[in-house]
Amino acid sequence: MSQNTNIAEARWRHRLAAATERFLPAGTEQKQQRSRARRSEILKAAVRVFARDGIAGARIADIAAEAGVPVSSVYDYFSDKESVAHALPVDHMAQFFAEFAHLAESRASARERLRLYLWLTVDFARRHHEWARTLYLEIWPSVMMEKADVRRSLDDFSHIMLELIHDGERLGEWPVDPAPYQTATIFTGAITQSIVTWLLYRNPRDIMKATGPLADRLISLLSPIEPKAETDGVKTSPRRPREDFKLVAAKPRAASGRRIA
Amino acid sequence: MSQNTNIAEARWRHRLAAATERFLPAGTEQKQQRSRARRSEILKAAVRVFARDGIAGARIADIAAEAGVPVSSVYDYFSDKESVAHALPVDHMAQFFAEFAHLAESRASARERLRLYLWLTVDFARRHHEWARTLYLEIWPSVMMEKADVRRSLDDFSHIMLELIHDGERLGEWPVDPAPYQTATIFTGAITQSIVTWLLYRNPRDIMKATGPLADRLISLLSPIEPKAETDGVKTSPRRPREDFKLVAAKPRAASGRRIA
DNA sequence: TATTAATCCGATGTTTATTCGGATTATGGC
DNA sequence: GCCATAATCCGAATAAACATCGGATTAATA
Repeated sequence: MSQNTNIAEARWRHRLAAATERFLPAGTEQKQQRSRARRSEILKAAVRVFARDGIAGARIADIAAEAGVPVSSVYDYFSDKESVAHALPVDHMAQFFAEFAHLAESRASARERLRLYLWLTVDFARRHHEWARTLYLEIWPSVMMEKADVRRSLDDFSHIMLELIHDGERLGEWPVDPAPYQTATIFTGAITQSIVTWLLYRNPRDIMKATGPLADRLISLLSPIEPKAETDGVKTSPRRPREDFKLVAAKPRAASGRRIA
Repeated sequence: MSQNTNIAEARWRHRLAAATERFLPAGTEQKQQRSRARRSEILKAAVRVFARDGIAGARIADIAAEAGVPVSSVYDYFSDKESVAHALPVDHMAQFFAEFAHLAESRASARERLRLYLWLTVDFARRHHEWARTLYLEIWPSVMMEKADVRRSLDDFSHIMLELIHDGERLGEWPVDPAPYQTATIFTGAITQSIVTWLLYRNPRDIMKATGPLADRLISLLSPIEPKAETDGVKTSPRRPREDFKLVAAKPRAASGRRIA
């Protein structure tokens, strides 16, 4: 049992560690110090401009002006406008995962950790709303997701959610979910929809007040009240029926991708 | 009871009729016949090109070529690329609502109608995947939704869902939902997420096989198994507690919207 | 068939992304 | 502290796409 617990925890912790680390040293190592600062300035400016005008409507000239650098300098750090956009999701994702890893330490049960995960996703979007606007309204879901680098960074989000669900199964906090991908789809979809509605309409005004109940209701899907069929203390079968539903497939098609504008 | 039923049905039917009709004669009346055909050709070409390259990546020249008209003719029908994109969601939405209205006739219960609504949303996206790709991956959710015309057309979708939930309450098929907006958020989010995953990764391969169970599971959220507290045949109170969660707010902010590209 | 309005489209202007090449600044060895 | 070298910076030129204009063509009406 204790052994089982450790294995279960190791899984999501491992995923989380891998995800956190993957985003940090992403070929960003410049030889000189000023470069890192400059790249960071451009990225910060881009978040603001993208949030205001959208990726399509944003002009490199505006980003450069906002960052206080000449236009051509932007091209010293990014190959084109699209790659500036690509850098954004990756940028804050590591921070999100790090925050979760830290806060999850103080949660004793899988239920609390899963609740935290859902809750923190919304809270993080609220606290970084300019970044969230670009991520949720422009990048995910979008054809941009077909770019491998962007996609991997967001797949981690779903995979960690799946591990958290499995975690609770192993700890016996809820029965084995016969359709975990379906569950992850519902969770991810509901949370995303909630964030998007808030980003677009600022509704509900205080989104965090609505997030707790939403998370609780979603998690309640994991503990279906069974029709009284329990025999003594025998757990339901841990066997999982085949489910025709996977979170991601493996073959991204090549986008024609001529111009980016 | 019969009276009650009629009122309940009238509500969603009314919404549906309004939504279906709104999209049809949208200032599209050209004086000459060939114009309607041409506009339609351009729109059809645009769906294909947008689906292939994305709105940002699509070139007016490609759309024009695909439609077999000179570039400048595109501008005789649409003010710019953005307005071509705007015309798309509206274009198929009426057809979707009409299909639902037709099929809903043969469904006797609110549960079946709600289930149909969720199911048909996915099926319609599957059958019109090029259009769906543009709608779900580019327009909704996106900053474009802040354009009033696009937004109204998609708000109808959520409102009809809400009416279908109320319908079941009035017919006594499930208890009064204490948080209907939350429910609509979960439903819409889960269905959308499911469609998006399919559009991006073609996963699950046969999405309709997964859609039935998904719809059933979502609808199960409407009938929480109550803790045995029922006294004889007395229904739960039809009073709805205040919920800090509305589907949409009323003030779209002005987007700076310089260029569209 | 003549008149008028709607529609078509080649040529042109305008905006924006992107590249180029040399000037400027930092780094490390002496 | 000074030089050699590499990294970084940026003004100016190029290229690509959007968008407009105005006359030629076609349809609708009497």
